[in-house]
Amino acid sequence: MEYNFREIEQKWQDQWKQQGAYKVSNPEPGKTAKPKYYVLDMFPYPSGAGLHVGHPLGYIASDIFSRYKRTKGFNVLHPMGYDAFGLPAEQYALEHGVHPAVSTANNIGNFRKQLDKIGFCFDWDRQVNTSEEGYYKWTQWIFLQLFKSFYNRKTAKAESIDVLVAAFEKEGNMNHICPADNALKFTADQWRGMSEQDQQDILMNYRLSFCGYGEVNWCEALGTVLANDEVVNGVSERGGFPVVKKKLRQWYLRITEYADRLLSGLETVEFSDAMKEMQTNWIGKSYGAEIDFEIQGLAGQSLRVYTTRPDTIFGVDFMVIAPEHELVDVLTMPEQLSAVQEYITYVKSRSERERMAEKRISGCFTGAYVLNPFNNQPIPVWISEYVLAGYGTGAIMAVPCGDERDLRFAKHFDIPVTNILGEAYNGVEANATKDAVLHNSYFLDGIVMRDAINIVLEKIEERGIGQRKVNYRMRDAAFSRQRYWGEPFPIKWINGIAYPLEESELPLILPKVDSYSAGPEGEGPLANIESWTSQHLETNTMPGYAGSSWYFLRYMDPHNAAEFCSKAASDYWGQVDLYIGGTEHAVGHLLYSRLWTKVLFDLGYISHEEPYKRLLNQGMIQGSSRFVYRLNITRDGAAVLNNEIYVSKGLADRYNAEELSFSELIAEVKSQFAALPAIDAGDTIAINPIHIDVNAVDGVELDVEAARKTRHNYVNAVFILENGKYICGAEVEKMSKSKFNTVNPDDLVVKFGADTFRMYEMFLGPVEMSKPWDTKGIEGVHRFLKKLWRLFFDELKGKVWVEEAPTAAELKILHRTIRKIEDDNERFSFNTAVSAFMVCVNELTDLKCHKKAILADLLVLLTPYAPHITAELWALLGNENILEAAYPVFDVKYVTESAKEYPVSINGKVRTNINIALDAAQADVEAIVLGNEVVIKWLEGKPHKKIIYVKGKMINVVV
RNA sequence: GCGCAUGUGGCGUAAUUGGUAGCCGCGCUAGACUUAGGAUCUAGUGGAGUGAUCCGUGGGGGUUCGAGUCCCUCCAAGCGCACCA
Repeated sequence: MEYNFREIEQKWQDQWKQQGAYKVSNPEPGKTAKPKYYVLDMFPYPSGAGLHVGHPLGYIASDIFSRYKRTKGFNVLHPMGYDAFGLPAEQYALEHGVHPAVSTANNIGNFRKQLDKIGFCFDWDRQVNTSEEGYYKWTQWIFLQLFKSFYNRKTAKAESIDVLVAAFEKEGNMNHICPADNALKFTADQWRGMSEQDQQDILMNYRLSFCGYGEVNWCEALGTVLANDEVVNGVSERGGFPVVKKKLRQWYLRITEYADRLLSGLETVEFSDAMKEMQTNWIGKSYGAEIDFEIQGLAGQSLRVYTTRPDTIFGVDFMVIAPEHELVDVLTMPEQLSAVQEYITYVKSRSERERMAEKRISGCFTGAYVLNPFNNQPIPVWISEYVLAGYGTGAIMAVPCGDERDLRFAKHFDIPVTNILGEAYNGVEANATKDAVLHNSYFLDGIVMRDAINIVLEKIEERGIGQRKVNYRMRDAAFSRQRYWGEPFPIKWINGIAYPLEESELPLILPKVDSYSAGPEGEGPLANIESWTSQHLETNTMPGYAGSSWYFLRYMDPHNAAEFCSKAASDYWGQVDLYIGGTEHAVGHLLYSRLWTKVLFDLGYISHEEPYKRLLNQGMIQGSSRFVYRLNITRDGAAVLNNEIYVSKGLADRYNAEELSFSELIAEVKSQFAALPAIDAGDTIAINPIHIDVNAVDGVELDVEAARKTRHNYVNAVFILENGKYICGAEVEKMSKSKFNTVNPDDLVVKFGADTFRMYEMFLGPVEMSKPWDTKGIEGVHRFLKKLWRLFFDELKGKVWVEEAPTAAELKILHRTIRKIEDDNERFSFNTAVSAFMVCVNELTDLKCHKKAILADLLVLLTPYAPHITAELWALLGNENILEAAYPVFDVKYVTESAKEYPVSINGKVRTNINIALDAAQADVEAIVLGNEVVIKWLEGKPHKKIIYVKGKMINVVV
């Protein structure tokens, strides 16, 4: 009997499907026999391109871990679903007229087929699809909870908007500063006297999901707005289209109110430092102060700036305001009017993208001066685009000796620089230190900057010319899209007031449309539907991240028609214990889903406020591209050759490095391709690298016949070899179809089987690490599985496994492996675990060990990695269901050495007359000096180190 | 520019976290069984040297009895952020 993986894998996949073997149930109330464990993958967007070998990496890791936890006696939730709303499906619909629901369903079908072949243990009964009514009903419902809530800064949590209304009626808004407008103040009487419209407008400024006008990232090509994290370098993340700022009516999530809790929550979760860093940077909390500078000649009027360095107040040489600053008109003096107007026109002409791409120093003097509040020195006020209107107060105090940008600006416009840093400033580079001693700073002279910060802050507050202020870089998240393929907002507009739909009216079903083109005035396709607009329904839809912000909760209770997830279910499953996915969602999805979880927690719907306890970031699998070198010979601009000629890499390199002359190259080509047309010395030759399908290349050696099948042009092409081989060039790039470097998992599964594929993906290296795909080593893993098979069956002899009792040596191999695999699994070191399996099987093979007692335990260790072959062998040993098998317990006595005596050498040489000084840590070792030798005696049953110290010198123990 | 992580044989990687560097696999070399093998098995495989030995973890320096691991510095390629005052 040989290892027929195709038959075996098909058989077990069918059987498990039929049995519903991976079905996970929520425990009956009061019955919680098993502890729970929740392993989650970031669910995929079902794109039309299908899976490549990079996608399943994280899924395989999570699958192994889930199966492992199951053998450890946990009730494991390991679901999968689809993030099915989104732009690409709609773009496809625009181009091909296929309804997004149809193309999405097709893509999901493909994904599912591919995933099934790899043998995952997902409980498909719990599958979610964010574009299904039964799912998005609850996305809409949660949106309404946000809409009906505000963030109570007094209690630091979300509360019902009714609480706010009650407070307004009793005492106005004195206890609830308006997050959208600090200056808004009203009394209870004023509130009661307002029209409904005015009251609703005010409430909108408090709601956690709210509608307002604001500068948004408008992408004309996509016809919609984008969230900040969907814009990269001034162009859209999807498609790379230009993005401009535009004022539009938009829905937002008031995520800024949660900035602090999103920050502090990071301390309670196990994310990588890099991930925490990215989120922290995105939130961008900074501590500083707002300071008012009186405008010279305009008593009572002042310019307010934001600074994190009030200690540098005497180093302020000029002020800079953003071109959009509201005081531009007030500050512009008549003699500067035309210059300022010209500058503002210039700034407006520059797109966001230009501003990002070339950061040139530009600006204009307003003619106005403000007064330094501490010494009344006049300070000139400038306008420049390097100050952003949207951050702080849109105005800064510039301290050129301490800030590089300020210094560049000062130098460019010849503004004199005051040095408050003494020797710490060299006149060439700004120094942003906080540790220098202040100079030229009046009452601060001689004080270290770090300490001066507080002194200045206190003076400022004492004199009432400013106050401490915390700022965040993060903005409220744009939450509407002018597109079709998303969740409709459950909102009706009547007389300019947004009314939420009743829960009984949900789901608000996305209607069918005839065309996906944009509606009037920047509105989405829904604005073209008469039956929709006549009901005054909101025409925007929700962005892609809406459905993915809470899907981990739906998995817990996927079929609940009455709630998004029952409290009993979310209390049982709790946090996601292990979340696996890529880093690309660091600031988008991860931040939004943390926000939604916190709101649901505040409102009492769930009992935990951080969704993910532990996050594991899988590395990206890059493509390893291969190139062939095309010979282009032209005469007077026209191609000389009818055939396409490709030369091997060595020839191309040598020619390009001028080690090979024109005529030598032609001679080489001619020797292999006699039909080469005559070449003139005056012809020009170019050798161009061209991507070739990696699947036609073995390492770097091209399989010429396989290559001919990959592209039409290659059928009659001529390949010029070196040493009888065609060698390709290689380069690591992103995996993509256009670079012909994608490797399809289906092909590998057909050739080697799912078990081999799974183990090989893990064997490649640590899951967290990015690496280029290389299929070369897969045979080694496949050989391992065949070797394992031969421990049970021999091609000639048939069954070779026996019932005999194992020897101590065999038990030692087994128990060491049990411990090693457990350690490796627990720390997600799946690559070293695969190595350990290979060592184990090699050793058992060497010992000719075919004993059932050993082999059965080994199968249980291995089943998370290679579920099919282990199930088959387990059944052949006469055992019941391997999915129910428990992880074996290792016996310490086989793992560690038992009491034994070892001769000892010091640094490789045997020493005499040694005084032994044992560390406390090595107290499980006993050492005896015997003449020329030191004998080390290990006490039984404890793990040990092989090293002890003798009078400060190391002893190497030779075992 | 700032931040984060990384650098080990021909290649992917490992090293029990400061203790004999190179486990496991690929590739390569030699051999066995074969009509044949891209099947399987055996032996070898960091470099130099017949050898004992010596040299080796991107470069340089430091801490330590001892450094791939810790510290400083430089170099290289990678990811993230990018006028946030």
